[in-house]
Amino acid sequence: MGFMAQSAPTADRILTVATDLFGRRGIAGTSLDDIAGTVGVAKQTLLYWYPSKDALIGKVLTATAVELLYAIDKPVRGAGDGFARVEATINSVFAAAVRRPSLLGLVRELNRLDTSTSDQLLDAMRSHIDTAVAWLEGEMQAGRLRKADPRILLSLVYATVVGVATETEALRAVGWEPTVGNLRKLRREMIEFLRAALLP
Amino acid sequence: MGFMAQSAPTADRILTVATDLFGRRGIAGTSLDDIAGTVGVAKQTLLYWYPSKDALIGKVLTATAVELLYAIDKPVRGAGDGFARVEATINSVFAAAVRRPSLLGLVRELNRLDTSTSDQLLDAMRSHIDTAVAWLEGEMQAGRLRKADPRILLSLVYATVVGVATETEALRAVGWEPTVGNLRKLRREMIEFLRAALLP
DNA sequence: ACCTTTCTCTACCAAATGGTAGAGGAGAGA
DNA sequence: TCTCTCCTCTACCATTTGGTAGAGAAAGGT
Repeated sequence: MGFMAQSAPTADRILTVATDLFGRRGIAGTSLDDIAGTVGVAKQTLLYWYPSKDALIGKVLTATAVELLYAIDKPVRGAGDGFARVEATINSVFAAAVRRPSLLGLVRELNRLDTSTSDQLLDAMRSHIDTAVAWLEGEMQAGRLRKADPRILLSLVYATVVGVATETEALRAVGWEPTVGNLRKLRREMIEFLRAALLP
Repeated sequence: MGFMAQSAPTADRILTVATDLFGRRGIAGTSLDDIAGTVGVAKQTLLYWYPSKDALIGKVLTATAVELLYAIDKPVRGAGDGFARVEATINSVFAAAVRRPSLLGLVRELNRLDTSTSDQLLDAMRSHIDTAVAWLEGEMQAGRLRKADPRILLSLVYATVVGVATETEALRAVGWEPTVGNLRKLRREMIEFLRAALLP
């Protein structure tokens, strides 16, 4: 009786594969045939669930935003003050990135999209960003974080975390290899890097 | 009499436009027609100078690598010890990124390319990277930089600089706007961020 | 004047791409 | 059994894309 909750297994599999391929090869570099072929289904089946590539892109982007916001929100409510809270958040995002490498890769695609599409997503994040900025400002006042422009600082931390999580080529260039041990070490070094950058 | 120095004006204009479009919209998202149209020339003219898209991509990548390595090498030879040298290098790269935003955007594309293509470029950079790592190690020993894994540290600094220079959407998200004054402020904040992260 | 080289163009082409039309199977309700 | 809805498929289409073939303008050497 109508009002289906949009969670048919086929649609979900398509969404997962599309997120993965979009994040790895880029949106423009991924065709509907690629996606359908990987899922193991005819292209028309894909177009049945998502009436156009744009519709699929939209769904992938919002689903990704939801998943990432969830990964960010949870630790933010928990942990304590100062850098401890930042650390918990970064660990959570990093864990999400390791679990699904394409997630953050997809975030990168925002720069390629026309502004109207990304504006929509930005609106959804605006309140979260403002909350984070206000919190940073408070912690700086309290002397628990280094004084700086909180908005730019947020962008810098973002660039560092997302950058190091997505730019596998940069890590490969310095001889780093993606083993479990190296991944742990990478996270530890990143945390130390940011701790030094953020503490007063 | 043969052996031409490959610097015909048409070929150069094509190379410039291709670098720009590849960096902004991605390689897969840029067609030969797009490039030819922007240059104001027929597609076949483009295919005369670069016999295939792959050839053009190769030329764009090596030209970009050369330009960036030049921007990095110059200050590295000059400035003094410790963070001063890092700062000079970052400023030079940042200046290059402001002058031609597509340059670093293109570096991002390496993650989308097949490894064989990027291996070629990595070979060209290997010696530079090793030099930088050795220098970092020495400065850490001398107590002028914070002790850490020099290779991972290099990746972290790279991710921060390239990330903040290319992710205009992230900056837009926090309300930052690309004016001359804001650009200067961004650079200042980034230097402070990295200074805090790198000093002992 | 003639030939050769250099460069840009118009005219095509085959493959890939996003998308349409509609057939057909499988199950549920009557 | 009949039918209706849900789902996946084959067949087809127009456009775009990377690439080929070759004509023709311009210029220099002889």
